[in-house]
Amino acid sequence: MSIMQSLIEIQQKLLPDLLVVMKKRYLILRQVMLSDMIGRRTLAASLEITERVLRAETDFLKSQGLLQIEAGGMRITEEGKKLLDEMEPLYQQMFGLSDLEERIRTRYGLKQVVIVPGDSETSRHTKRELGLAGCAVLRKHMEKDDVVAITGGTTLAQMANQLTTQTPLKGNWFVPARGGLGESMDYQANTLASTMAKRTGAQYRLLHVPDHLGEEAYTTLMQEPNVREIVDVIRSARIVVHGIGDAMVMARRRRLDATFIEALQAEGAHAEAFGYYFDRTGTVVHRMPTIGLRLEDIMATEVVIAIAGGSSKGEAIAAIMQFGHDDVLVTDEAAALEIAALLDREAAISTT
Amino acid sequence: MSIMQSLIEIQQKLLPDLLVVMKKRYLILRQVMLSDMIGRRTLAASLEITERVLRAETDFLKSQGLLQIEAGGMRITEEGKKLLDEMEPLYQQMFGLSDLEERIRTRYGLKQVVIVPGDSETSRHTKRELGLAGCAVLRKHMEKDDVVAITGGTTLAQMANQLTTQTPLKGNWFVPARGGLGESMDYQANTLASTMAKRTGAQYRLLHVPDHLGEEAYTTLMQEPNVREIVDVIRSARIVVHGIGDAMVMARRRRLDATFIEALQAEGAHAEAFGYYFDRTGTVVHRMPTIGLRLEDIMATEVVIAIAGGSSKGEAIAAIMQFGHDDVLVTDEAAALEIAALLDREAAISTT
DNA sequence: TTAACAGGGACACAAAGCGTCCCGCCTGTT
DNA sequence: AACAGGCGGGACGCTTTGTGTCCCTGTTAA
Repeated sequence: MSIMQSLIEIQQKLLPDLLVVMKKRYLILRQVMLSDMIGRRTLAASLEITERVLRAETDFLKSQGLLQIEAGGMRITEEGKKLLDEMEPLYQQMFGLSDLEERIRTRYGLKQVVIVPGDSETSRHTKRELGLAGCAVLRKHMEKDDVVAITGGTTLAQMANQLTTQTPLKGNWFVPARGGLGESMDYQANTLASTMAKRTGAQYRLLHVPDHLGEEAYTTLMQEPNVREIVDVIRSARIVVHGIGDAMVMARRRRLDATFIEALQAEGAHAEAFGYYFDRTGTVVHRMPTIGLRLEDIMATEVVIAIAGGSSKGEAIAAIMQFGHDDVLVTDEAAALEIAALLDREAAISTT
Repeated sequence: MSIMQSLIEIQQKLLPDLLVVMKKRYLILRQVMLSDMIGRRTLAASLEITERVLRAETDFLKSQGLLQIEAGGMRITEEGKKLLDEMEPLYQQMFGLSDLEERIRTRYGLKQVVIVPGDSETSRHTKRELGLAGCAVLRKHMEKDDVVAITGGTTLAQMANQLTTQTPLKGNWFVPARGGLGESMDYQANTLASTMAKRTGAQYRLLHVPDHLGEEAYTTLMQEPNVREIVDVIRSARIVVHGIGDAMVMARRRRLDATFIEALQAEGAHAEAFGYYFDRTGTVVHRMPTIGLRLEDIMATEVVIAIAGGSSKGEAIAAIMQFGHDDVLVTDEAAALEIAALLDREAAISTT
């Protein structure tokens, strides 16, 4: 990695607040240049900041000799132009990801998007960072006595194995979002719920039933008081953390039978999340009774956090975001770029 | 110049206190690491900052996962260690100069030291930067209706030719600190005073008399009302900006006669500033009546700004700083390193 | 000539920053 | 087992800074 990359990364760790200011000033300067000559109020409106804070910034930029203020408005100085030129190639490195975050966030109406640099499919380090970012987001949302429902998967596992806390979360509960899914033990929701709980000093409950059930088995099991009890806890979760998978990959991993997979494919299943299959538009293509979290529970959940990365996951993530009930997306650069490409295509279509 | 230097320069244009904050946080983190585990108050004392601001910083560093806070105090996290490691090789490049500034500042009891990177003897660009830095310092100190006395020399000339202002300084006066010194016209104090005044929309007065005079000529001239008048203005200067020269070089440039130069050499003259010659310890080795600013005027001046650079000037600068009546020193890296070497020698001697 | 819009001044109010002290708790020592 | 010292965190009063919102006067272009 280049020296400069690492300097920027250090700065992002050590002074993220200042970089925000820097971006603001850069954008103001840029806008002034593009506008040739512009007044304070007009500029404030176009940048969507109030007159007063813009004024503070332009006063500053003036004092730095980057723009000059005349009777007819302000314009950029030679020095300011030079700075913009020099900074342009650096902009992407410094703020590229945060721009991407903002773009994805607004498109899908999310509360927050976090993008870690890299591709978690090809880099173990990125995968780890993805997990850490997920932990940070979860920690931020957890409150006293919360119930957190989580799904399985490698990304969630990565997260579980790195989750830490400063103070033990005695009153919190971790529960699996759904039952057993025939996956490897390490990535089972049950396993991860217990791992997370142990690592944070929280409590956990397990759901010892298979996820996909016939109608009859479903009703029978639901009458079991101890099953019923844990299911009620799960469905009351205030926070859900889930991974996102490619529909076909997930179906195969779960060893669903061939006819079912074919049916899914025929229906255009594209993405999988919390046990449901979605097509490109975010519509559920197949629903079945489940002991665990149902769609209606997800919709009612206060905080839904999606975490998934890797360039091949881009489309699947976009599909789930279309579904529209997530609040936070944690992903990596590779997937985010894929998503952005999809947005570009959307935009191209809508203008033709 | 390295890529990184230029990035930092850009950033500093947009965010002048970026490095200050960065350094502060770096030093806190570093101190925490060195102390293994340390409490807030102890740390605040050792870093010489108040408890409250340290607390704000440690809260921040904690939120960034760079240090953790426990009952027994705080300690650095793995991530924090990693950041320190990554940052260490960059430290010199980022803060080397400001450390140097601080060292020189405290040694000579100055209010401010500014060091520009490079060597102004070998690089025109550095010389230009030196001038610009001088301009910035002067601008900062200028107030309404100030009288600014300046000397001659190439460095001052560089400064004069770059001095700019945002708003015309109508009430300010630029005056030469001393009379004509037989130098080239371009570097005469008179010339520079008028240049500065013209460039900033200020006023100026000139002193059309030779600097070195016999007793008789001195008394005669001082009785001339128009001379007397401008001399009074000069001696009332609130700000003095002066260069610093090597004693022998200056003496030759001024075409002083050989016996006088020999006398100076015998007395150990080492440095020259505002027309006086100083030995290594900052003692004036030769004084003569002058029409312009006298030593006692300098001592009484509110703001005395010295500006000089180049590795060969190091010792001369140190000598003038020993004199002890400067408030601000503007120099370059080459000279500063020479000065630092002298300080090292001082320290070595005082410990033996 | 006028209408629109420019920058700068002003001001009240909110928010942030800061120094300082205290308290209950943990820890290491006696 | 008791204790003392030092810890983090809470609190509070004060100052400084930031901010939204006007208004005023000058410039400009229609």
